Amino acid sequence: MSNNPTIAEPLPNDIQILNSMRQIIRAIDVHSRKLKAQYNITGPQLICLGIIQASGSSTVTKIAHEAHLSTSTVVGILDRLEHEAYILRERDRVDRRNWNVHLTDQADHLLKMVPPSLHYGLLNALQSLPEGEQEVIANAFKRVVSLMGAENLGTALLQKITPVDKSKPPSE
Amino acid sequence: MSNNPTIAEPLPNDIQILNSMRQIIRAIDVHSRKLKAQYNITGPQLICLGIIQASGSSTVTKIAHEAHLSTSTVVGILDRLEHEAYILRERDRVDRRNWNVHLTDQADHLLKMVPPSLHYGLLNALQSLPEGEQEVIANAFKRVVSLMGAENLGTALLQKITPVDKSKPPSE
DNA sequence: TGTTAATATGTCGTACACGAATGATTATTA
DNA sequence: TAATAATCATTCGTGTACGACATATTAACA
Repeated sequence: MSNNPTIAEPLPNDIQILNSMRQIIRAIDVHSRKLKAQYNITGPQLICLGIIQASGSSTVTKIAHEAHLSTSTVVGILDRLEHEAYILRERDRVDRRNWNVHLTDQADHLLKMVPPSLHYGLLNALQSLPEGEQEVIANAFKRVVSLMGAENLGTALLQKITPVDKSKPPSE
Repeated sequence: MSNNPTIAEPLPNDIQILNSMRQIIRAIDVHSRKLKAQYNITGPQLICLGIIQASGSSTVTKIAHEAHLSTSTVVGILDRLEHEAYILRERDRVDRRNWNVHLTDQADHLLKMVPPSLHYGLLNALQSLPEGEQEVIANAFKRVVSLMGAENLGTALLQKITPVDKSKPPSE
């Protein structure tokens, strides 16, 4: 072990990035626990609620894609949301394999109380940065995502626009 | 609230960054599971082994600080490592509250078989980037860590000296 | 028609990851 | 010395997060 009491050369960039990642992951977790203590809802639960709200109604698979989670993970999250009466599951009449997930009034009320900017305090901080800097950061993250091959990891359906999709008429 | 239904305009930078984060978190998890399948060891376990190796011997609290994890998390990881005979726990004779954790020969052997660059395939990719680009990415991540307040989240022992700026915007 | 494949959801076991509470040990202080 | 505080590791309960597998349903096909 190189003990150097005089100077400590900075760690290599790649190690620093890995280090930052672990800190970010931890910060997200800590924030989620604060949300849980304050609103009795966690970060992932809030993300899922937001996705359902944006779509009006969604299914397990779609939510998993948008949230970058596996379906089994989403099932657990939805179970808890259902238990807290934030969502309703209704079987699709056309394709009975699908379960359409809706928000309850209670969930709508909650989402008004917990503004999106609260999901992560980070959003506020980011928005206060000059546009150029935001872009630099966003590009850096996207490059890392690309370098990790995280794009091909199961979900590229995120684009919210989805101009046309005639192959499968949405139920609503 | 500006609704612009004309073009599929890219998502705001902050949302994109959050999105990237979720993808990165997932990629790290997926990679850990591949390691588990191939070497019967997970990413967090490898991180802890590396920390112990770098120090020759460490304690639960120290490992938790360096790995940006809570002590209770590290205890669980060490339990599994001990069960696999990768570490030994020995009570400190001077301060019997501490448990010194050592690597076994088996762990040394493992760490040779699993080179550090395999921890995350990311490392290889990063190292192939030009130095300047690495730095841009590292700085972007560090800024986000700072914006999230993740530095003050339980472990500031890691940074050695790093004569960076002391101008820390007082957010509290 | 029936058989097989594909899809959607759910169950199960494993491994993090955390805070709160507990017990053991050491340090501090009255 | 005795009471108290601080520290360290551990246990416990909750909530992700995953893949493998099981079940139900639909689609594709012979």
